[in-house]
Amino acid sequence: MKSIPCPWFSLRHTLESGQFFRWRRLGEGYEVIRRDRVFRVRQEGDRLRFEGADADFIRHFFALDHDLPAIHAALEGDPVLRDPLERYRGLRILRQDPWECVAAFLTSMASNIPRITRNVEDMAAAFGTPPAFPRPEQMGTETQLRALRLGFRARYLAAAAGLARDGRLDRLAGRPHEEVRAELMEIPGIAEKVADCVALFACGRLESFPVDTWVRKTMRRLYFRNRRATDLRIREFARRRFGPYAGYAQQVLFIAAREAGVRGSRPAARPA
DNA sequence: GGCCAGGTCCAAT
DNA sequence: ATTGGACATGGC
Repeated sequence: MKSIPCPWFSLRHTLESGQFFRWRRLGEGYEVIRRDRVFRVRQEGDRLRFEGADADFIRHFFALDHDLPAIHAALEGDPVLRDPLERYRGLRILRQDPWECVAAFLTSMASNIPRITRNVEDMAAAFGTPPAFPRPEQMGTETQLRALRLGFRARYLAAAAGLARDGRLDRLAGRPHEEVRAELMEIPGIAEKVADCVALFACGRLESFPVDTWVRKTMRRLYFRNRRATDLRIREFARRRFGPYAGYAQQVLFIAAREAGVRGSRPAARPA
């Protein structure tokens, strides 16, 4: 079992923040799958212990090169962000595989994290070479995907796989956010929200600020005095206010809103 | 049981 | 430019 230092890192917050779906708790740590790599990893203080991958891969995937102190410094001046930043300290935006990210977030539409996770696992089990997620050319047909209960997402997944076969998604990393968005939005089923997720989670666009239902609600409450605000206004506001690391602000707002919302919407446990 | 969920598309304002 | 309904399925 190899090990590397990991200052300013929380494996749990990073994996469990809803940006990525191919992990499961295993013993004291996690088993993680990215493309055809299956590895186990656990955190012990400021060290990461892992097997099944090499140190360069781990540093790259977990974005240990992101300058977290600078990102916190840039964001924690905002009184709204201070608490969630502290609560989820060490959460990093992963470097996901673009195709797997596209597929996961196409699956995410009008869904929820437990179901997305199930759907992604089902696709990985059904096509290609399990447990790796199927590459675009291995993806199932619309009919096969419907049989996996993907519903209306099946058509989009199948079409996206067809378009992704030429490797276009692999040429997105490092390009300007607007170009990345525009190219992704040519794929049927991808509009602004999914494009922004892929830009953020797989193309290195840390300024991307995906506006989903949780972020919309929490942004309206925290910054728009509960007024109506279009997603475009919310994104423009976020870009101005949060700057080049708006994506980090988005992820802590998302996970904070979701954890509060999920707790709050369930009846309190009745004492025995 | 009906409403709504990490949305998108299309048609009708 | 903005708004409403359809789209599948599942959880509450």
